[in-house]
Amino acid sequence: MSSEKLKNTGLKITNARLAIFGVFEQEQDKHLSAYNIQDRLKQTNIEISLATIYRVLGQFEEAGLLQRHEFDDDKALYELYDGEHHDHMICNKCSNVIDFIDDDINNRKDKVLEKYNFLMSGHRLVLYGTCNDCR
Amino acid sequence: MSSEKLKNTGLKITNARLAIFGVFEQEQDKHLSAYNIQDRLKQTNIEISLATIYRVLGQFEEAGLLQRHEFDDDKALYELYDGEHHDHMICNKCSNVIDFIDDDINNRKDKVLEKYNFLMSGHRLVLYGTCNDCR
DNA sequence: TTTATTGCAAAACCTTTGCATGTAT
DNA sequence: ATACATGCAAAGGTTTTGCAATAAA
Repeated sequence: MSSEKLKNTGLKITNARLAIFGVFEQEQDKHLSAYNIQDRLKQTNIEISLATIYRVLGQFEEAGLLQRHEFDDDKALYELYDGEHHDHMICNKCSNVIDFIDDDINNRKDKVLEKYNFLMSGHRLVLYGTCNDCR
Repeated sequence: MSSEKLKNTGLKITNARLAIFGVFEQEQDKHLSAYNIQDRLKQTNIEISLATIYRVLGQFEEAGLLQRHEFDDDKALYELYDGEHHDHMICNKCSNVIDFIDDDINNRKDKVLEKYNFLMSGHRLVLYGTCNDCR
């Protein structure tokens, strides 16, 4: 339940927060910009200002509920954080973002890290191209 | 020589274009924002408007002279395009961007692409962490 | 001379912030 | 009652664009 997860963050349970979190739970597109979220909410006759949406997204990210991504255009997209790292494929045609898990990447990276004496804290892998539906 | 490469693009050879391309050739930091470039040019008493810099960067990218990256903050960085793909490590402390070549990544990606029937046209891998100098 | 390029100022776009009002605890 | 959330309007930063002046071919 949304309210459970929200309660654990220490943030107050407000209509805005419930509504915004709700958008992510109703699993359509999973990668959403602030504007996307406002748009979705309007369709349910819920009006929330962008200022609040941006503030709440930031709080949710800090709380570990959401993950923030910046892909190619310069707007941030958010998605639910599921606890394990996954990577992304982005379709040039339909702009869809597809998650995938890459089991092998950690081993490969280690070689690079060692060579450069780089202490890695995170990584981002994005594949660009044409998705199954658009081929 | 700069002018050779520029000539091949079909773009007119102007002072602005020579100066901007020149900045990338004098190999210090290799990853530069529009503002960085303007700043560097000022140090040589060359004044070029940001409007022009943005336009030229776009043209150079289209011509294949430069590659555009958007890492974490929301400003674009450009670097010379050398014809072969390389990936990036970004240091949290000094913000330096380090290029590296990952020989194995192609094999890894193929599995994923096959599974999702995704036709890849490009990819981006960024490792975040602490670089050798900052450890 | 023709066409492309430049600078300026204004605008577009995404995101953040100050402040006064409203709401959860 | 207190502390936190919200909306509005304004402002921030990066990038784009219309237009008149300028320079390359």
